[in-house]
Amino acid sequence: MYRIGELADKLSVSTDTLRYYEKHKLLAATSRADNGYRLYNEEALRVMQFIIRAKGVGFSLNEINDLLSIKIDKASHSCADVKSFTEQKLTQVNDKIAELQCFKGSLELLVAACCGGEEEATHCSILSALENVDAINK
Amino acid sequence: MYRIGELADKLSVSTDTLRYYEKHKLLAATSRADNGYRLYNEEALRVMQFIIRAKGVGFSLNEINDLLSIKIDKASHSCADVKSFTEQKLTQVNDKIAELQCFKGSLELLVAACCGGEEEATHCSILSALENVDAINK
DNA sequence: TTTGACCTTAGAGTATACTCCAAGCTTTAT
DNA sequence: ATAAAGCTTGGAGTATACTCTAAGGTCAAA
Repeated sequence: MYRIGELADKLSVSTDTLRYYEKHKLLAATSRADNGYRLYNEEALRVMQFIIRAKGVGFSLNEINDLLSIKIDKASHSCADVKSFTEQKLTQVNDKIAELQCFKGSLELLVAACCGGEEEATHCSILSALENVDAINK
Repeated sequence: MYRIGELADKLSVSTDTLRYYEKHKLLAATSRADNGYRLYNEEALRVMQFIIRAKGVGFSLNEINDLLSIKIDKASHSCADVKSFTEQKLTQVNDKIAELQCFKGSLELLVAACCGGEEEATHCSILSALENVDAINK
């Protein structure tokens, strides 16, 4: 059994993070010692590792909560459910990439059009573009 | 002169957004009517348009605040300053894209490896991967 | 024993960008 | 005149994922 600091160290997370996850129903302590300290068993360690891996591929904590619900009761869910869930996440990620690519394109145009010299920003093409409609929205 | 609702309608933003921007020093009302109502002139409209355009290329409100400081006092800043600022933003965007591409890669692997059938999630390769180290981090 | 590390709780704070609530005054249209 | 829309303020809430604060109990090492 681990105390909270021990588990936190083992996983390179903070004790506050563990308490936060407990508050948000992601991971409960396995039990409490007589003095009120949280105690976590090996299964709790494995759940935390699951959470960390899921975060590592981009799932939010809320999404991870959903995945944990599936994990706990695999018999009630299908492979299709999990795949669909993951595909939705993938779509979100793709959408966000697309948005950022759009920003990137605009920013690159701005940067490319700017002389970047030491003269006053009075005639800065980037500022001008943000001030007027033409240079960006086209 | 516009009242807050008129400016908000003209720009398709909410009155709350305008008050929020005032509170955060992005845009002050030009003046106040005798009844305390905010009044905005054409310059305020142009500043809001600047803000909206800057948001449209990915700058955060804090970053836009910095750009507005430059805009107000162009003589104290160079084209190089603005270009550098924009390049930094571009770098952030690129970094975020890279992170998301990494997530995308992992998620695609997960999705590709999953049979997606109606059988119970008991043997779901996605869940297994999140439960174990091997399938993702390789 | 003393001190410092460890742990508890409740709640507030941070960052970001809004949005909502409550109470009350003003303006507009019927 | 009345009702509804418009506006004010202060402050709290939402979403997301932590992090910090304050007060106080527990444990381990010197």
